[in-house]
Amino acid sequence: MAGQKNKVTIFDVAKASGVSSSAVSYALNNKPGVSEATRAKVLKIARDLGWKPNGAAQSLARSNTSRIGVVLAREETQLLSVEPYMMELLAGLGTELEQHDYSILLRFAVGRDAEMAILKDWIATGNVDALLLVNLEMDDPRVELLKNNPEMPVLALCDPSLSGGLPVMRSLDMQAVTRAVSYLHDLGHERIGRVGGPESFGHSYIRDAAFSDAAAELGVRYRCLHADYTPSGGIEATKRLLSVSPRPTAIIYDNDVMALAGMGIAREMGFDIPGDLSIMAWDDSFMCTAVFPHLTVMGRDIVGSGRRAAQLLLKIIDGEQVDVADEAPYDLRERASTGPVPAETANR
Amino acid sequence: MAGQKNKVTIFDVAKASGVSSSAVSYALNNKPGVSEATRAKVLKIARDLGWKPNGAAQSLARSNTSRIGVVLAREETQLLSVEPYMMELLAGLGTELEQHDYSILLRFAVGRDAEMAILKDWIATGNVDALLLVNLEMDDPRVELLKNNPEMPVLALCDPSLSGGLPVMRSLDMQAVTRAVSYLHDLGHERIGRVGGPESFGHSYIRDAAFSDAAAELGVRYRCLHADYTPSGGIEATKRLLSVSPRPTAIIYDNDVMALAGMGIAREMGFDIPGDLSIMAWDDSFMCTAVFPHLTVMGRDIVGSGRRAAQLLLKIIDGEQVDVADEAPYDLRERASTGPVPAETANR
DNA sequence: TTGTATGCGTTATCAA
DNA sequence: TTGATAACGCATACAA
Repeated sequence: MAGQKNKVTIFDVAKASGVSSSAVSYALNNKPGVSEATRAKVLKIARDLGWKPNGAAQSLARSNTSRIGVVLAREETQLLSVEPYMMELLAGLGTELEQHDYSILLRFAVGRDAEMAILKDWIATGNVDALLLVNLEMDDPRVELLKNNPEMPVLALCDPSLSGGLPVMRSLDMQAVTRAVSYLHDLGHERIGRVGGPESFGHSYIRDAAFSDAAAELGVRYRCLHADYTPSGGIEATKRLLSVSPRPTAIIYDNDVMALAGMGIAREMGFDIPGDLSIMAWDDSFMCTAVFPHLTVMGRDIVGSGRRAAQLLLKIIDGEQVDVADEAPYDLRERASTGPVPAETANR
Repeated sequence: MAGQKNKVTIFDVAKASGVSSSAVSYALNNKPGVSEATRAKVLKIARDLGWKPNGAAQSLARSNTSRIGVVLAREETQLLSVEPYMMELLAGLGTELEQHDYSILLRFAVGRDAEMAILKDWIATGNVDALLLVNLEMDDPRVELLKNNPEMPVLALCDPSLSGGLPVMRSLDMQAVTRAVSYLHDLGHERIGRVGGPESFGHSYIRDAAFSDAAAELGVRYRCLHADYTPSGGIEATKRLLSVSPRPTAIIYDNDVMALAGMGIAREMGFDIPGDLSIMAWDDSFMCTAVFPHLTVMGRDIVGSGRRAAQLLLKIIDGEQVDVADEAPYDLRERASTGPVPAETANR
């Protein structure tokens, strides 16, 4: 019962125009091989008849699909709670693809095995022209799979160290980390805590190293705990960070939800934000300016990254060589949740 | 440069098996017409050769695509800030579709015209087997379009009063509104404010009416302002609601972001939550339990709704009649942001 | 410039 | 039970 009310084919158009189907095809695709007169006539008749190309037939003949594949993997239990990021990325990707008549083919996998099965299916069936790989982990099996199938265009969103040579768009986490740490250091903070995302995630790992380096560079004491992006994870980690003495005077969270939860529990524990404790989050969202005090964040143009990814993918599909591209850099969005360390409370 | 390393076709399988291509097709599709012996042989050889059906060819021959189309419309300026809802819905939809080898074909439109163009394209090209319509507005042109193209299966997520007879899955907003109002009334609240979503949205309108009715029923004073789902919108509306005398003792927000922002500004204004003012939000998210006090919400199983929508769509594709289906009901998730009205502050 | 013929990979019809 | 063969709708090499 599929769609397709429109049973008008190029043969119908050809008959109505008094020319052959190939002439119609040339005319409709703006290719040489027909006179301007017949082209115009064919175009008019095609429009009058309401002709539109059949997608499947076009795909079969051209052997391309005008679709980019994205698999979102959920864990068994719950949604990967990076939704605001993912949605913005998809929006940027989709908006840019729209300019080129490309679509996003989206699938949800429960578990890594299911994700691999989908990717293998796409490689074999040719249901997408290219793949966007997100949320890469260390030694990710997807990298191996796509290196073994070099004919499938792909772009990975991760650090080049994780992609095994696949084309990559990387986020500039390193310099952002340096910026964040020196910002807090400039405010007088000498003990900084961090609540990172799951250790298996590639970007958690990358940030781990960058934070250690930046802190060492500036002589800042740095302690990191890993959590799972959820409120309870953020609360637990915050409690632990604040229970040691001397406690950190600033905490950076890998996402907004944990930052919000951390700020909340810190207040419940009697800390004033930012008087006693400065709070920073990674990645911006509506949430960050909905809460009081507004959260200082390291933000970036995620929608823009999605658009850039689309452009890169189209290039790769075109056969252009892409190795490593950069996202737009992060910028520090200073708001009310961070401030200088008051001398008298610093060692409380 | 499209994918398709696997140039193994059914002809290759046929040759290797020593049978004809049609026999192979029957065998692979579990259809009668071949003996069990040859079926088994063909299946084995197909697997050994790594054969997978070509998607485009299959679509063309079967004239179906195994894809459900979803268009997300963004306004000119910014993302529609219902992202957490949308992402969960897509996750449910996609997870269920996965069981039936269906995918989501996702496109992002900027503006309603672009969205209409995409839908028309899909109807003509047959690039999807069915459509899911979300975020319906009053007198939505999409309804008209799909009524004029009854051969395209469709499910709308809205109140039946908005769908013009198209198959619908409706959310049970009416009873949820009644529940919310009576919950607050039972706590002693006699003046309730509300910050709704944009008036053009169908569900805003539905809730408007339901709130008015429920408030009148219980003799509760009710005042509603409409905002745009953003923090600043929530803040502005909250200020206005609290600036009149006597002020409401409870405010219900149509989304979590506005509730968070409203709670924040109310505190800045000196109100204790929930001592002086009770706050409730519509739809649950991580945000609601990340903030202190945790937000009392009217929640629902959005992922489940997505799954249900998938099941309905597959039914509709199968030619089954679907008129009006219900989402799972909302449930009141009582947390710390709501409480009784202290007599002495009630008229402050 | 135009038309004919064939390929794309499956599914489905119809003889054998 | 089998195996040619014709759709499916479009693109294109080749011949006219």
